[in-house]
Amino acid sequence: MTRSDARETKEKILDSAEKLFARDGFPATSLRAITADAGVNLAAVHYHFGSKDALVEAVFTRRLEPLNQERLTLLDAVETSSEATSPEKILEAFVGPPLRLLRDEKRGGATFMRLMGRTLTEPSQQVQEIFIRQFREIAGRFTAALKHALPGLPPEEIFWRMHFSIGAMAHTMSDTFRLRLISGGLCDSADVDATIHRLVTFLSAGMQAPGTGDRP
Amino acid sequence: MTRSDARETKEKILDSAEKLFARDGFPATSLRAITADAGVNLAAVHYHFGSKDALVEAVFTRRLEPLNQERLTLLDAVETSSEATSPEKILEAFVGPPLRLLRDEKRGGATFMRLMGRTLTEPSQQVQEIFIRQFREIAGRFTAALKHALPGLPPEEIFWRMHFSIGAMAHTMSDTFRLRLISGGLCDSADVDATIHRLVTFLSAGMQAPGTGDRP
DNA sequence: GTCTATATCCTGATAGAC
DNA sequence: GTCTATCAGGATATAGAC
Repeated sequence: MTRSDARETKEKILDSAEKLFARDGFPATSLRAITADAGVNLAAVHYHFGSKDALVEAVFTRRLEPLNQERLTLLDAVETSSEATSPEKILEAFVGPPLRLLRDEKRGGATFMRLMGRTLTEPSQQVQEIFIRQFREIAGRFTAALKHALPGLPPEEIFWRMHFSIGAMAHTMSDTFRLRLISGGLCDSADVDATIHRLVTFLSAGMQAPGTGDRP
Repeated sequence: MTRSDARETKEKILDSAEKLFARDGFPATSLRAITADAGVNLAAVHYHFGSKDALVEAVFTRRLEPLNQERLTLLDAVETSSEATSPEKILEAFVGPPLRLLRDEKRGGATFMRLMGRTLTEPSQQVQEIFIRQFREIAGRFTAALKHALPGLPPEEIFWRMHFSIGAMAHTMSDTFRLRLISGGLCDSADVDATIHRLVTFLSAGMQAPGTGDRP
C-alpha cells in the first residue's frame, strides 16, 4: 500500500464516500465504513479533508462543477443555433446532463446521479447550502432562457414550473426501482435517451400550459 | 408529570419525533433529542414503541392512513359525479390532500408535509418499505382512473408521468424556502389553493402531452 | 503520508427501584 | 407507567510513532 500516492487515496475516499452516501445518506454513513470500503486508514480522511463535513462538500463539488458547466455549454449552443429557442431544447439542456450520468461512469455514473437526486429534495442545512451556491448561476441562466422562449408567461410562473421540473427530475434520478415495482415491470429506466425524452415531453407540456394568474 | 397518562406521553413522543425527523432526518435524530423535546423520559420510547424503527413507522402510519383515505374518498366523488373524469380532477384528488396539510395542524400540518415530501424522495430502505406498503392501493386506484381518463395513452406512459408527478409534488411539499430565495421573493407558497392550482395545471398539461412511443 | 492507539462523547437499549 | 443508572458499542477526531 506504500506505492499508492496521496492522489489515489483521496480519490478512493471520494469514490467510496459517494457510493455509501448515495446508498445510506450522510448521517448514517460513518467514516469507518467509508475508509473500510476504500481500503485506506481511518485517519486519512482527516488528513486529506479535515472533517466529515468537508468530505461531504468535496464529494459534491467534484461532480457538480463539470456537470453545471456542461449544462451551460448546451444552453449556449441552443441559444446561438436557432432563432426561436424552444422550451424543449432548453429543458433538455437542463435535465439531460444529470440523467446521462447513468451511463457516464467517469463522472460518477448511476451512483452520483442517485446521490444528487435524493439530496436535491432531502436537504440537510449544510448540503442545501452547497447546492444553492452551485445552483444560483444555473437557475438564473435557465429561467432567463425560458422567459425568452415563453414571453406570455408571468415570471413567477416560470419559477414555479422550474421548481416542479426540478422535483420531477430529482425523483427520476433518485428512484431506480420503485417505478419498476409499481408498474409491474412495465417501466424500465435502462434506456436513458428514452427517459430523457419522456421527461422533457412531460415538462415541456407543463411549462407551456396556460398561465394560472386568473384562478377559476 | 404523574398526572399525564400514557396516551398523552405517546402522543407527545410522536409529535416531537415528527418535528425533529422533518428537520434533521431519521438517522441524525437521536431518541434523547426526541424525549428531551417531548419532556418525557428516555425509557418511555422503548416502553411505548419498542425501538427507534418502530417509532419511525408509527410516526408515518398515524398520518398516512387518514390522508390516503381522504384521497380515495375524493377520487370516488370525482368518478361518480361526472361522466368524463378529467385528468385535472383526478390529479387534484391526488396532490390536494397532502398539500392542504399545510393549514391542517390537527393532521401534522407543515411539519408532516415536509417530512413526507423529503421522505418520498430520500428513501432509507426501511422507510421506503413503509411507503410502498401504504401506497400500493392508492397507486393502483389513481393510475386506473387516469387510464380511463386518457384512453389514448399507453399504460407505461401513465406510470412514468405519475412518477414525474410524484416528484414534482414531493419537491413542492419538502421545500418551503428555496423557491422563494431563488425567485427573489417573487414566489410565495402561503396561498395553498393557488399552489395546488399551479401544480395541477402543470401536471395535467404534462399528463395530456402526446405519447412518446414513437421517438423522433 | 500513513499508520496504531486512544481520548471523548453520544448512541440505542435495558435492568430494576419506585 | 415512569424514573435513574448503566451497559456495550460506535461515532468523530487527534496524538504521536514510523
